[in-house]
Amino acid sequence: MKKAKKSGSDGKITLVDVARIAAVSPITVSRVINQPEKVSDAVKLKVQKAIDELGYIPNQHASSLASARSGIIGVAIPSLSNVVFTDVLRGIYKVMGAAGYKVLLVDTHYSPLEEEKMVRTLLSQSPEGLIITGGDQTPACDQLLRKSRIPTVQIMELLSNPIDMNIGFSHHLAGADVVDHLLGKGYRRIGFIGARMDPRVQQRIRGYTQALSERNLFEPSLVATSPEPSSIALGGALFKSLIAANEGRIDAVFCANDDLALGALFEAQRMNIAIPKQLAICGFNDIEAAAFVNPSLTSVAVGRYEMGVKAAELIIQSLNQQLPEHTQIDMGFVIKQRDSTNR
Amino acid sequence: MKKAKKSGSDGKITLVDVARIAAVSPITVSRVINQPEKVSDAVKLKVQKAIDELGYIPNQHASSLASARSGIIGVAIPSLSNVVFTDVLRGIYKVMGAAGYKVLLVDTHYSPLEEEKMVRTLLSQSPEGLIITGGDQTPACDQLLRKSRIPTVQIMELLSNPIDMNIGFSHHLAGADVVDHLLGKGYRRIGFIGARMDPRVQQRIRGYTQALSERNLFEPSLVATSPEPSSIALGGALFKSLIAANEGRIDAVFCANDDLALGALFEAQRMNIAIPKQLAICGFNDIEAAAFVNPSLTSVAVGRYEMGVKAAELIIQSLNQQLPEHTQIDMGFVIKQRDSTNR
DNA sequence: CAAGCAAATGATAGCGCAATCATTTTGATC
DNA sequence: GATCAAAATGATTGCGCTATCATTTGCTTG
Repeated sequence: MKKAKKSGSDGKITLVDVARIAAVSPITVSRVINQPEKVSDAVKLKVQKAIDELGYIPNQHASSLASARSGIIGVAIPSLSNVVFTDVLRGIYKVMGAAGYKVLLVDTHYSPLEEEKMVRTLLSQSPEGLIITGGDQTPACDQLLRKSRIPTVQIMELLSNPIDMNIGFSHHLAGADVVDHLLGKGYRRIGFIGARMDPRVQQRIRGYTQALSERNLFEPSLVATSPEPSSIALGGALFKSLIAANEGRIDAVFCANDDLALGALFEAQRMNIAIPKQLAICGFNDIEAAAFVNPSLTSVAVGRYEMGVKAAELIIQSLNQQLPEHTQIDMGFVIKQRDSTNR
Repeated sequence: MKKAKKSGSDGKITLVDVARIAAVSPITVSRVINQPEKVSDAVKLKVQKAIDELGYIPNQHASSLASARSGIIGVAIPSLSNVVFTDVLRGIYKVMGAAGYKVLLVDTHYSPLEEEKMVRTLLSQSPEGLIITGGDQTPACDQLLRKSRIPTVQIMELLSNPIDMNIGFSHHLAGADVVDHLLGKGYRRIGFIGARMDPRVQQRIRGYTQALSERNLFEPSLVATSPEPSSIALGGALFKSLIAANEGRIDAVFCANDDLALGALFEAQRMNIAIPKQLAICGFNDIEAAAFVNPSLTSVAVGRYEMGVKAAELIIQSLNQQLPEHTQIDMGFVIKQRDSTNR
């Protein structure tokens, strides 16, 4: 790669080129970009003109290397096709964008092994902060993160031994509360539909199981799950098999998320099962459609966007040393009672 | 920042540290990581042991700077909360992840100005490829991209003067085809509901308008739009005002997307308007719910995931010089005829 | 077993920028 | 206008890695 000593040949325009055109030193150009308040207006103008003229774009890799500041926040979520995570992401982007950080987003496909690989990728970018989903890391990944000393927020659920910061809510409690709600409405034989069975769904199902067991209302046949990803179609299928397995002796279905719940609801309509008279359906996540479908769908609402916002703010506060270590925040949840469980 | 000459003091472990422990030269460690086939098995093992022992994580910024290869693909989409874009994104992640590229994702909020800012951010990361949405760039942004000589794919729509590569479909044609479909089913007074009014929605509405005008069936009162983001709620509201403005003399509604269509459908149910007998509703994008809602919703299906896959593949092929310049791909679309337009 | 070549390994230099410290210029003050 | 502090600007160096080219080692072959 022999080339003319002072650039110009292969098109790459560097800070040195700008400096030469503006007749200042390179470090002054650097200041115009990064600390403009330290440069006189006259020089700033001159340099800016040169930058525009040359179409100079700073090389972030060189900057990161020299300054040990990357401006990157790594985010790991299990799925891009789940509105739950994209809502959180919106909150993260909102705050991080405004604060001038770039977001490097990776998709772990609900796999801790994949997650470990992705975390290595993120760490190699020298991120200034990390936001990762849940607490289901491989031991190696956990070690990696703890050793990294990078501000890290684990989101979506409450953890007993978080790596650093943690924000979420209790899925176990939510599961139990849904059962309480349904029991309060007079339903007794409450089924459960779940898919993908990630750690958070498993906590919900444990909350559900515990609440029913305490009243001697639990039976294994009340639960229908699938390892496949959630979808409306799968919700319909699981609903049908749940009804079949219980020979109709079921009067409520708690669905692990709203996609499944909509599938169950639409399937019930086709099966001419009256909702909520014959059967109640309760979802989880409170996606927009829940409030508008007929009958409207009871669901568990969580401030996902707010969780993303808060997670991002935690990172930024941590970077400014404005936080006690190991901050943990419970976002709570609210059961939005609608027609589908109101007999 | 004075410190011990050879690291060790502040925790950052570099390739030199690994080299020292493994008793090889730094460049050999680099090879073990990047070109393992060029290193003997014995040395590879020794080095790998040192890497594991030290918990070494390569510094990607240094690597990018030295090699002029970042491994980053920049992606700009207008919104994170729209399943249309997250579907495309899934396809992009699928291919790029498998090929070892990282995706730097930015959100332009449907604003060309924001987009220009974001493109500058992306360019400063020396991306090896770019995927951006549509052709509505600011002149400055357009220049920036053309001058960059970075493989770029503009997605979602077909453009007459693409920056580099282009993959999408004709929204104009789709709009006109929906009108043809509705006319074919015997509907005559066809309304339009649109929101956000981005360039693609505007093309759909032009296709709709043109198709109706050619038959002298167009009237301005048939169109209800809003600059707000699409939502089920907004779909319901626009539907109501469209019905009111036309005093019921409307027999079909073409909705710019499925969120609006679902809102219209649910609202029609509440207003006791029989779908499709009294009124047809057609959506756009064919989201999963369209097939399952009752009555099922006619919608325009596009291979979004496939578009993302293809866009990513175009970038990779372009990087391998396996492509003619300015490749353009029409993904086409299919009107999924369902009950909501079948009187 | 020496010649010849490929495979494996290493020495050197520099990617583009900012931290650090040094120097110059400006402005305030009496 | 001399003195001093503060503001503005610059020279040097190195961040951690890889491209390039040089050297060494191992291996084939007559």
